[in-house]
Amino acid sequence: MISTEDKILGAATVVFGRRGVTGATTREIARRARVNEVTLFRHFRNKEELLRRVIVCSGQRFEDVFDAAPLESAADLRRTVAKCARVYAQKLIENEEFVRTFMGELTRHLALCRRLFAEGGKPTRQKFIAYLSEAKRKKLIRSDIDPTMAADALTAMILGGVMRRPLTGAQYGIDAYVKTCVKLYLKGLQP
Amino acid sequence: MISTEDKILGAATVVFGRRGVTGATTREIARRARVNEVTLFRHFRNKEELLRRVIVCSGQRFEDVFDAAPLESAADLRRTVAKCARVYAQKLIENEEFVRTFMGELTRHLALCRRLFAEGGKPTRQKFIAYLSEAKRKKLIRSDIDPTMAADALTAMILGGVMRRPLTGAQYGIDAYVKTCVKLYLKGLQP
DNA sequence: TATGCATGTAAGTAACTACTTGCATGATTT
DNA sequence: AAATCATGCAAGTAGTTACTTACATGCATA
Repeated sequence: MISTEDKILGAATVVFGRRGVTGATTREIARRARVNEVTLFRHFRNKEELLRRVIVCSGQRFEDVFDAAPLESAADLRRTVAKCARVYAQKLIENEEFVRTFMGELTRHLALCRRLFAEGGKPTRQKFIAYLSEAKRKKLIRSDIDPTMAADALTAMILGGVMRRPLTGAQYGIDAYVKTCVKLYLKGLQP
Repeated sequence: MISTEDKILGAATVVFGRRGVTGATTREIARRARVNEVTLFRHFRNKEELLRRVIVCSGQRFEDVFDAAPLESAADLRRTVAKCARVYAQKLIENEEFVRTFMGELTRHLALCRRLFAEGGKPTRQKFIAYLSEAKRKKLIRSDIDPTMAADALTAMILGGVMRRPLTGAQYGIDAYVKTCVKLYLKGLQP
């Protein structure tokens, strides 16, 4: 049985994502959770605390984008980058409304969003940076590229692509786009 | 002398960007424009029409990111891509609050944002795609890459980088990031 | 001088919002 | 059987918001 608190958190995640933080009303969240609005306030002191909890919980959904992977050959690198890109794109799309809204509200809730990032994205990013650093030491990628920026470039390419997708029209699928990005990226990294 | 309408539009652009669409109040917009709130409603039927006008006007700020440029050699291509990336990054940063908010609200005002994009970003994108297509014909870039996706990959890399910047902390400057992206990208495009 | 015309001021309205209070109810535990 | 607990329901409060109405003011033009 799913707890009342979790029902509210789930509904709040959807409504915050769909309406934005100021646009989301406690009434709609409660209705979507099939719970009385008063019950919502019994579990969460106020809207801001609800938002905080939603953000903290959401960070967890971005763990495990990057698996520890072997790095003995260029083929290992290719496999790892391709998989990382695919998984990241998939997680972004699964949480598209939420991600979009919180990228939009980033500067208005900077501390909270930093916390979300520290929870989920940051460890993944560090792992990926370390992986690229090792690849650089092993001369599997070119020496004149900073691994931190290189790691960010890949994820930015996917994040930016997903976020701008509704504008460009559905000229191509996201899978094809990710594949193209990976192709470009891997070639770009070559020594 | 700057017209009242333009004063209101300018203030609205800032306030919408800073507070989000639902968070922005007509009172704050009017105060920032140093105009009475009633005057605001004399010029714009309601908040929604004001938003519409703001979006339409803002599209123009993203024209001319891409200059028609020569394409005779790989060096031409390098110069053009580098310049395009720099100019785009600069425009994004100049309008960062606005861009962030409207990427966040994209799906909530899809028709309007499409119009903004059609006004400014789309022609630029088409020119860049055409440029890459020509480069492909001239065998200056690899043949197994779709120019549309390739064009989008570059801008996504920059857009994503700028938007996520507040999270990663200021580990590196945006100039260095753009340079790295261009380096990766150009190498990735090579035949 | 007289007539518009754009703006400011004061006041108000109706709807909505986050949040509260008091009480009833049904299930679970003691 | 008694007590505790989580929840629902009805009603209300205080603040905010978009938007309106009515009137006064100053400035340019006819």
